[in-house]
Amino acid sequence: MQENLRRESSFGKRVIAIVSQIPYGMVMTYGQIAAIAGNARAARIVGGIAHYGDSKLPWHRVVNRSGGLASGFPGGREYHKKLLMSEQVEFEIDKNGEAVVSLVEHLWIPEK
DNA sequence: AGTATGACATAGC
DNA sequence: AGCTATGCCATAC
Repeated sequence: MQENLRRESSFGKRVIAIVSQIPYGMVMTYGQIAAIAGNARAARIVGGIAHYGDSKLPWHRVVNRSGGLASGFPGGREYHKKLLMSEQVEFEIDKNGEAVVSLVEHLWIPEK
């Protein structure tokens, strides 16, 4: 019970709560999660929790500001892309030629 | 116990 | 318009 709550402070708990509530076929950006959690500048923390404190949260539904997955993901971006494609998430090609999630269609906003 | 790095983002120059 | 600098919390060493 509390063992999975006492790992982080209120910010981390909020991040975990938000990420764990991302519905199927939806994605969120680190910055948005951080902003909702209370610190728009703490986007790194979201990633930090993801890397170290990750438990069972759908981090594959969490993307960076570009709409693509951040670096360091297990399996690489192609695995991530395949994963989201399995959830019927649509991808778009940005100017850099990189596959990014169509945030306009798949960006999920909690409380809404 | 203190320092360093990190799955990012925003502002400033 | 592109690069540098700073902010944030948590985990690792």
